[in-house]
Amino acid sequence: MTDARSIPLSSLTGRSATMRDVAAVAGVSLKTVSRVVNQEPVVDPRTAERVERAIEELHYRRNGLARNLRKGIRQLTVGLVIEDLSNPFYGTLAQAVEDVADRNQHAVIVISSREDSSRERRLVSELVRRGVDGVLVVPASRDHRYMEPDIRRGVRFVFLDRSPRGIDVDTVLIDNRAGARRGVEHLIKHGHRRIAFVADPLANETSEERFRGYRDALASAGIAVDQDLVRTGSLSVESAEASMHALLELPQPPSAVFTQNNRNSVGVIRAIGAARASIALVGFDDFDLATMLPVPVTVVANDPDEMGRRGAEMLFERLGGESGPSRRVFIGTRLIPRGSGEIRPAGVKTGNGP
Amino acid sequence: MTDARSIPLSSLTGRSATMRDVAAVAGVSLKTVSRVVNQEPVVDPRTAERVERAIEELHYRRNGLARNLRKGIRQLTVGLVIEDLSNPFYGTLAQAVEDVADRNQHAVIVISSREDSSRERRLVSELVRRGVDGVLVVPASRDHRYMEPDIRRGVRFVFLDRSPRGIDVDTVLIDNRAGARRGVEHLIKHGHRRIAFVADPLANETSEERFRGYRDALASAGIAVDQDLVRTGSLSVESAEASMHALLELPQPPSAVFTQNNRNSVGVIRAIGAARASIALVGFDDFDLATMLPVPVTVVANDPDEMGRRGAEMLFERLGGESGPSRRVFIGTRLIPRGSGEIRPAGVKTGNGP
DNA sequence: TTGTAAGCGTTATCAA
DNA sequence: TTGATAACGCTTACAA
Repeated sequence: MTDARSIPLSSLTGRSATMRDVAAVAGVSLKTVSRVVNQEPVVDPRTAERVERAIEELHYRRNGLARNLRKGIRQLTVGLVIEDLSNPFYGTLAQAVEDVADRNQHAVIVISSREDSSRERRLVSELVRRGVDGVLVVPASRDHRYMEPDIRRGVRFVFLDRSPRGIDVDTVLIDNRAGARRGVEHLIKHGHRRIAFVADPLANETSEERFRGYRDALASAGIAVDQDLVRTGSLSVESAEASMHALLELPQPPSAVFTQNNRNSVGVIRAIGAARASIALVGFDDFDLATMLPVPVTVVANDPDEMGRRGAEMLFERLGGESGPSRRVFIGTRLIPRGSGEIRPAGVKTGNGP
Repeated sequence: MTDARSIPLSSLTGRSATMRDVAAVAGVSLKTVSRVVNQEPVVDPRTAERVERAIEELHYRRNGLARNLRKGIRQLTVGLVIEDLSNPFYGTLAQAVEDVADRNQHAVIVISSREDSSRERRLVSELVRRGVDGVLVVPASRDHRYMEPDIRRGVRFVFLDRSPRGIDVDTVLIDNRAGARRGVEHLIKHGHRRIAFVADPLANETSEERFRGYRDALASAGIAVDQDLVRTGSLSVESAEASMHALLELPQPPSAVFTQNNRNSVGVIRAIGAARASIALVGFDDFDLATMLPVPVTVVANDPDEMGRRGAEMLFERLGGESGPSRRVFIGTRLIPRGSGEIRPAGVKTGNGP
């Protein structure tokens, strides 16, 4: 028997209409509705017409879940958790992930953590609840053991840009420490000894590693770290700008700055420009317009595209059955001298150090 | 009866394990497996232990589809089709969409069309097959009737940045024509009469509208369009740069340029910089570093964030049951004078215009 | 051309 | 503490 008689129109308020409801209203069987919705050509046009009207009347929408469930379709979806899509670094990374996913017939759910670790936890478990096959994460949190149960349930994780802690999964990293060291050494080579460091809070692994590189470079040149010159805590262009302004107002301002990412670079450039100061600058991360500023910006460039691509490839290898031990891939950096990093200290005493 | 005896381990190769399979291996009922997976605290630890082992052994993964179906949850997913995530304009737009979606408990599947209309068609139907509740589209194609069947099936569409053709759906538009007109008028006001137009191919509605605005401004100033000064067809920074180089080598080069988007602006700036020319520039679309170039760039700024936000809000209103006639929302533009648009024509006759 | 019945993999109900 | 059984909304056999 059909439910034709048992579902009065009025009962539909609240929940959304199903094929059953449509069938009841149109006075046909559920299967006929299915045929119409799927454009199977066997249906009598007049029957189809009645069904169409009922669909309209009830605002019927097909439930894709039920459909795919019956069809035995796997989700073919991966998650990507990043900080903020409006940052071109992550935009480029996301685009690369999407390219690889598309080639593997997968869709990408992109989710932004806003650098909030509790939000990250919530979002990751959301993704898993949705049944994604794998997740690419640029982690905001510092302890990732919460992913353990999901991993045991078969969800694959790949970490990007920052290392996993407490779990053992594939990771793509930038050699942040070496890159930063190289950038700062470049400044030292050009005669600087008072070199400031403008960065995100060190709570962040990337920032930390780049700070280590900064210290490495200073240490091997016999320069002591001057805490006045270290400004960490810039989470926006504006705060980086403020940090730089503060540096310029020091009794003994720096002659050079190393910035920890493109956001910080932009802020610092603004401040230097506004103060019409001549300060050398090397920034981590390349950015589109670095070449056409008054003084083109010397950068330590990394490759978000390559990072996304390699990460996604590793994920799909895992989803394809690869089961070896977890891997760590390093994406190289390169120093691109463009002018700002080659400015020499303002006509002062060269050879200040020991 | 349970299927305990009827499913030998070996039969599991191929399809992925279900709760039934786990139950069979652990020698418990399906419901008990469900309890363990969902961490319901009532299960005997030893039973749970056995189940956990079976889960591990079979690489069991919960099927999110079935779960949500049973729970009466819809997909809670929307699609976003854009051109290219690595373009900050779309990155910002996507971030805004994600914010609104998140507030509405929805996830966003982001997909890039690469400005390819057949790819767009394929991707949209992919999204619909996946059962997304709605789709936000920045269309690459010029005829959207192919979405009609999906609309009838209840999938909601919202168009962004470009108008739908052949279907009637909610749309968020930038007033491209008025914005471009205003930008070009700004140049005319500063004494220019030879104003070039550097743009994407006009096959694109945005480009077309901005070209109309360009012509509007010239027409109302009594200036004829000089085809030599119209360069459409730049799909990359490099090609825009080449276009500008070509313009500079004309017997009578332009004294000003209006660029149709940020990509074109960047290319044109590079060419002007390389040639050390003094050419006025107003660009459509703001970009991060526009303020800190040698000559800060005057732009007609639109607001991708606002566009994504309004579009997503409209989509969720529809998903929430709103069923009025389709709406067209316009996002305003504003002219931001920064320097490059206020350069006057090189030492020539001022007061050239009517 | 139309309809009946079974089943996709889960969770909810209720009984044991 | 555990389990049998019925949903969830749809598609697929197979009849009628």
